[in-house]
Amino acid sequence: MPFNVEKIFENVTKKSIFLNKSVLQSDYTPETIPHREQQIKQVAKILACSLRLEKPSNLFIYGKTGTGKTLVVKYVLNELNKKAAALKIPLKTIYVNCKLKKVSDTEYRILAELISQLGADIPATGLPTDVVYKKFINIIDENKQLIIIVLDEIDEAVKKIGDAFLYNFTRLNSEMMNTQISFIGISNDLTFIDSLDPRVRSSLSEEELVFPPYNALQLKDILIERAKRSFKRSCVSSGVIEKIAALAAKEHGDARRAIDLLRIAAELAEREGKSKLTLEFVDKAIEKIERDKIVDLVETQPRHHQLILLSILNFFDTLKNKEQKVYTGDIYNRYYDLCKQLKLEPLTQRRVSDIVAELDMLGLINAQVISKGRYGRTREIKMTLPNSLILKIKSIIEQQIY
DNA sequence: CGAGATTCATGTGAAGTATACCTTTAGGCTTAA
DNA sequence: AAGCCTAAAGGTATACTTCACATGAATCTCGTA
Repeated sequence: MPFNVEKIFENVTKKSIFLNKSVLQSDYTPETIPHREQQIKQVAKILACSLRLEKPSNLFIYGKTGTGKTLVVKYVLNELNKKAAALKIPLKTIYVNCKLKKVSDTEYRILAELISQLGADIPATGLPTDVVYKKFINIIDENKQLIIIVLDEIDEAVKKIGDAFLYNFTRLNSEMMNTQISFIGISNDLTFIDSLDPRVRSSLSEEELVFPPYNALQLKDILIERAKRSFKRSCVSSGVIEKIAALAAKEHGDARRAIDLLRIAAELAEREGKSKLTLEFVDKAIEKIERDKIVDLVETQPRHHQLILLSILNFFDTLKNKEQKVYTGDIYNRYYDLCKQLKLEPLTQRRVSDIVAELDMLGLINAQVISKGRYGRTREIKMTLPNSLILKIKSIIEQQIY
């Protein structure tokens, strides 16, 4: 096979279909947010009174992932900050993502994060929680001002440490002379608010806003907007965007994943040196995402699950014809030998039977209970994965074992 | 020839066990006053 | 002195084993035509 590294690099520099790839990356903040005008308006209306130095209502926002919650909030706060700066209004906004590890562990850490965003510093550990509260109040209560605190993915934090800290937060206002605080909570979990303490619930969600998933038409507009910025002119075949939008809308309505799909399809096209993103690459991208999912699944399986899967795969390898069926007993023998070979203690048949059922649930194999009459009852195992994937999975497992 | 009994190989359920993981409690230690 | 941190104790979920029984069609058995 002719192999020319120089050529690969040439392809990258010359033929790139990307104008600016970062537009399709998940941390990109677009300038416009299509089909969220309604939500932007509502959030803006609720927060607008802060420009008259009045405390806005606390706001609670729900919606599934990829519906633009974080984006809308950040956008509105950004505009608000600009306006406030122009009008010389003492307004501060703080954004905290509760899902990040360093923040979400304890109430203490959330407070510490808030304080550090305000520019002050506190020790990483050692202080009593109420002292931290006092310090927090001291910092912000020095001057007359308004503070808006955004707690993103708040459900994650509550899952870990309970809702007591939210109660403390909502009562902060009564302890301060000058400053007033508003909260904006963002949650992916639609049932989250019901699990809260009623007192917290009523004070935190004075206003509520629900972000619905995008439909196919809206996703199309979003994708077109991004595509304009990220690809060179006429690098995308007609129908590509429509196809992705339709698929994403059907499955989840998640804009982030739709954009991921677009990016992966484009990357595949580029890697093949094509100057145009055609429909076939969308299919390939879907396949790739599916493959990656399966590879990930296999990688994270416990050792014995992997060994059993490997035994099954080995069987299908020796029996060239794919339609062949294999029975639990054969698998168990192979698995048993494999364990002996690796000096591992094999699991019992009982457990293996359950694990085979689990692998079936995960869609890695197709196993059905059948009766072979005089020759007993067993699971009939069939393979559904393509050959290339089988080989890949085998090498992954073998790597992990040795 | 056919109804019913038998049989095989493993499925399935219940209950018990070991282990890791999490929560709770008690006591010592750090920090602020 | 407050109250946080650490360590031990206790509790719980998970992954597995053991024991016991269920399953269900191919096959066998045996009575009958």
